[in-house]
Amino acid sequence: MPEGPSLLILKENIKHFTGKKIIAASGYATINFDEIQNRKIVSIKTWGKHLFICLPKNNIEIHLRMFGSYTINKQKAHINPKLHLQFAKEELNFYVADVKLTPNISIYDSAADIMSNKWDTAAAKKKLKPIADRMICDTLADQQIFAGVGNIIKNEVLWRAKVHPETKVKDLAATEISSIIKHAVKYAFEFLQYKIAGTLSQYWNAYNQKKCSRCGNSMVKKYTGKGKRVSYFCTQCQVKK
DNA sequence: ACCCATGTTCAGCT
DNA sequence: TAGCTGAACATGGG
Repeated sequence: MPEGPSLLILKENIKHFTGKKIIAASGYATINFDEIQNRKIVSIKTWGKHLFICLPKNNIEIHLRMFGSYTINKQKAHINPKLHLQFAKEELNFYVADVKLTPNISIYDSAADIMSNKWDTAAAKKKLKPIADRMICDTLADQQIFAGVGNIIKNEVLWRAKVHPETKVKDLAATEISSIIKHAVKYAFEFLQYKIAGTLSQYWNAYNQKKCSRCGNSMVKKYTGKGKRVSYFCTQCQVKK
């Protein structure tokens, strides 16, 4: 169940495992468990929708994809963990997640992570230049440019910026691109707060909505862009150029 | 009961 | 060869 904000919550929830030793590791992940057993966790990091449990010599990289979940100090019934980490007094389980060992995570550029304090707006604009023929719905979901943006954030951001999802980047005014980027970062942190409060869906203006909360017009649901992901938009507020 | 989805990769085809 | 489609992963909520 992950977009960038949910990964920050995950990191927060498991940060107390930092400094603790993995005394046993198992699960149906296709990794060499010997490489992580008896290692101490050095730090917990995130990049976009990726989680890194950093060990002295390598990192456990976890991606929850669409259906992934985790449990702390308990186990789910009727489903085996992809990765089970046993500590002296605690345990951590990941289900239906991609799990791999990544020796060097410096390939992940924190300037591209919308929730990182290293986020770089100018760098994102630069990356958009050569792909100006692509639709904004695709580029906003591009993890190399906006790591952490998922389909909910995409829809909410375009609604806030009053931009039609199928607009090509080259047809957007510079002010619109700035607005989209500003809203992406801003909404991601709002998403985080709503998610923590358990009120996320109450504050959706576009995603899963029938009516535009700005003008009352019907929202359109359409599979858009190369990615063919669902977009919800108001044809009155978000006019295609 | 069935459909759909906060995601991504990859095989296989044109 | 580039680009597209569908499959795969496999869960859970409406």
